[in-house]
Amino acid sequence: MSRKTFQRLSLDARRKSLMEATLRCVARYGLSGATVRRITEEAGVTAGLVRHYFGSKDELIGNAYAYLAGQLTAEAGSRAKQSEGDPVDQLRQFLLANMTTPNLSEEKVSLWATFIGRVRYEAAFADIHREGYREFLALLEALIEPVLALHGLPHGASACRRHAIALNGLIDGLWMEGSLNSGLYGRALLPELILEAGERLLGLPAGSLQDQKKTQDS
Amino acid sequence: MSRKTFQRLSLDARRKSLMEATLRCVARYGLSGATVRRITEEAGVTAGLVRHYFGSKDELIGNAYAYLAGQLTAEAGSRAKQSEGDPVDQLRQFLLANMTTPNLSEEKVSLWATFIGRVRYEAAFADIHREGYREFLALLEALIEPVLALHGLPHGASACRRHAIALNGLIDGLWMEGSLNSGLYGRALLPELILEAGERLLGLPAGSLQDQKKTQDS
DNA sequence: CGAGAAATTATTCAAGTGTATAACAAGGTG
DNA sequence: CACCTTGTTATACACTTGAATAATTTCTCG
Repeated sequence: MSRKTFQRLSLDARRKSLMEATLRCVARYGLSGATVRRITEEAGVTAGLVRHYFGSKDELIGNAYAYLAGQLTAEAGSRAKQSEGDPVDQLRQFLLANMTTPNLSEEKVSLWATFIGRVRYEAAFADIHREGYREFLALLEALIEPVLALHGLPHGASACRRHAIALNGLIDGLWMEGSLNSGLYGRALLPELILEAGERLLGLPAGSLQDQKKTQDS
Repeated sequence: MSRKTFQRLSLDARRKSLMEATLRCVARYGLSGATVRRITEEAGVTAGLVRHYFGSKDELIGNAYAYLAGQLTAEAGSRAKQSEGDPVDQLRQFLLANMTTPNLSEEKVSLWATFIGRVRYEAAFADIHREGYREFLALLEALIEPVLALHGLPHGASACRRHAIALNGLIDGLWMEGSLNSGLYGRALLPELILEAGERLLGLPAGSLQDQKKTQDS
């Protein structure tokens, strides 16, 4: 009747491991089905650790949600920043990042939807969502502005904001439906679709986002 | 120690009442928190009735999801059909229906997201979702085609389909973000935004969807 | 290498879960 | 108005849940 042998992990490593196990469980079993026992089994530890590291299950789940939201914007943002200098290519990379792996993932979409469903009624989730949404929108606005300017289009604050709201809607919608409905149309369609639609939405000359070559001004 | 007095309801009425109570509970408490006891208390009956009318809790929740999905497309579809004859106005009404009450509702968005989050992992939900999505997409395609034709734009099956996918993404995204983020921008913005964005997405002449007057061809 | 602090496990508990079964009462039918 | 079907309530049960507590093991630091 020996006890389970175990290994002490650093605070950050254990917390991360628990949050990731939480996300896997929430995706597979839903918020309800993600019980403390399942989560900790998935992480290879016993249930007591949740209390030790997060105080309560709710706290753990809240942290896991924030962790996911951060991952999503960080991935898209970093891909945009990678192509430095060219504003058009930055916007292109940002859009593409949301229509390809790792962000385009059925598990991530499921998680995201599950949490979004609680935003309205649970204050903790609402805060996390608002923060993430504001960040995403600001990033998108900043990417749009120089592109509009480059093409001689109106690029005042209010115009940029409107475009950002619409484009964000398009991204979210395509991202979600695209991940879930891979049966109805190949998901290879999504990258070209978002570039074409983004172009039209912003009123850019046809091909300016789609064509790989450097921006060709009119 | 008298028993609770009760009233016998018709099969349809009781089923509907139970499904609506289910939706209210799922919205407020999540799929996990929507327990049989809470649902039946909300409906003003006792827990045994779930077994009697639906066999099991899962069955009840599945039916409630299908009921919700039906409501959403029916509302938008019927609003489109109301303005008979003019294809442009039909499309306009369809878009507007998704950006105004009763479809634009935080509760409905929460419900929708909650269910969507389970689609990937629960076969019953997947079937309901796929069916609803296909229906919505087909409806949108049918509305788009004559509008494109009217403006002398390419309106082959594949073009219509691409447009429908993108437009559906935009609708879903705006619908969801718009309902949840009413703090960041007034939701009065959404109707005009969807008309303007829809216009651009389809390549229609500016103002053809937004202006109330009858379609002014170029 | 030994002791003390802290991480981890093991056990326990009360509250709540879905569902099965039995008792009851409402309302149509004769 | 009495009967009988069945919609509805009431009760019971086995099981799971999140959390609290106590017992142990691991690792660090002197």
